[in-house]
Amino acid sequence: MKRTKIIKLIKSERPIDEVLIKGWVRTKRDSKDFSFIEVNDGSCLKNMQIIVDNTTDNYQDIIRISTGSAVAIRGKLEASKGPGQKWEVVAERVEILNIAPENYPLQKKRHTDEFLRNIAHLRPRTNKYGAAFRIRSELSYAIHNFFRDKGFRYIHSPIITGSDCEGAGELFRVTTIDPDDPPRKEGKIDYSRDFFGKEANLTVSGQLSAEMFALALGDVYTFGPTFRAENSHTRRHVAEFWMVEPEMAFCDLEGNMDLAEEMIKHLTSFILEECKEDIELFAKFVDKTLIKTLNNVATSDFKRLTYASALDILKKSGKKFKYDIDFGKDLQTEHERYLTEDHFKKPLIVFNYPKEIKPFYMRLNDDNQTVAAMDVLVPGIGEIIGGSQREERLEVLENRMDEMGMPKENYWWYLDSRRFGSVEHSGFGLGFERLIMLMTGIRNIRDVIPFPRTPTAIEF
RNA sequence: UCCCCAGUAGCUCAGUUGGCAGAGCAGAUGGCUGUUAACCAUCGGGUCCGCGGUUCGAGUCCGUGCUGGGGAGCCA
Repeated sequence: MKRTKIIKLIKSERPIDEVLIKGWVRTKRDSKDFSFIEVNDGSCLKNMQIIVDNTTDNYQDIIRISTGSAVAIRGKLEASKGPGQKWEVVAERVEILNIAPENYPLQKKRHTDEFLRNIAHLRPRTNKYGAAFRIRSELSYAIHNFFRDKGFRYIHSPIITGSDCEGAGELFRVTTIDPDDPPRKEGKIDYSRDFFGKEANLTVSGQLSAEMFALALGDVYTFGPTFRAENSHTRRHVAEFWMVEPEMAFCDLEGNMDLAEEMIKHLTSFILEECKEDIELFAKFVDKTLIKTLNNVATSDFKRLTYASALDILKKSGKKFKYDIDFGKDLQTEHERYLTEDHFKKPLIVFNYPKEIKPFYMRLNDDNQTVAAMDVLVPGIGEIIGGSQREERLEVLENRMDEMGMPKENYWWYLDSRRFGSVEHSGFGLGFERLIMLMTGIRNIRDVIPFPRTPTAIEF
């Protein structure tokens, strides 16, 4: 007999004579004549209540079942005689697949996130983390679907790169050189004898690859892991995270902002609609204002303002900030939070930043001062998207690279795209984990990724 | 890299002015006719993060190290 998943049984319209469920015991309550066992199989948040009579075959073993044990139960699906659940399974046979001993770390009560991070291999068995990772999976599906519906093609950009593109943070070196005995040339390590014949690193962005494909297939996106070797200790940073990077040919900054806004709204509505039960758990235990926040994101128009007018608002706010605000300085976390959480109280898009604080590939505006960059800021998270219209004019791009002292020869192929049929194009990067934080109200990025990588932490 | 906070039973935490190490949950044993983090009774359970110091006496005060968390910077 094949097992039925609990999510399916809960939705059942009528009793079923014989069902087989398999899962893990969340809790057991014994009376003199019978026991209640709550079984969860991960298919949904809810447990199935099993009722076992003391006349059942191996009842002496059954009453020894502990939280965390694995069981297979055959029985009847019947309307529950108690309140609290529609259906329950009246067991005919309880097979104990594996007993979890008394040192099973998860208990039928609340644990701290810090404790659960230390047992990251077991935490998906809790309600909160099970829900978080179901939502992560649904969101990922919704992203592919969103782009597919709009005619975007999915590009698998490389994980290992040979170019220190964009200078977006510190890089992780990829090498097969023996660290105890590296080949040397004139005292220095000779990377020409490394695996790729030159220095290689883990990618910090798929953007440059995506640009090449946008200039061939039109609208494309990447969705994959990204690596930053920054020694960051905040609740918003991890060393390995996933990023969604759409790139569109024949698209200016406004079209770029339109897509970013449409995408976030679409994904928010999708989650509100498709993950109701899991979202309600977060609304109840993690962030009481979550539903309100998500409705706000899904329905309100994102405020769009230039960097210059953002500065005006900050200066006129009368609020004391730790860091000064001046044209040419980047917005600090405190400034971003004030704008999105206090002033506008909704998502906003800040665009046209000073060129000095942005990378070389962003398109120079006619004022010669600013570039066509845009950041999407959301309450509680801060920056969730960073993007720009790309510089498509070869000469301007080369000047920018010279100004910043970049070795153009390493980017010959990137510059080629501006030599041959260059067109205006735009794109952005969306931090997938930050999106999940927004959707769930979870405040620490380490709790929305299965096995987080942070400085000095790679146990799992 | 810088700044701040924390570390006490398997887990969550209390521990007063420096004076015998505590509770709830979990576990074990027994009870209970429908429970919902079930309930009731009994029992077992400690390197008070490590090292050094002050003191008659340190979980408590001081120094130092480690680990975790938060914030800044970097950014997604």
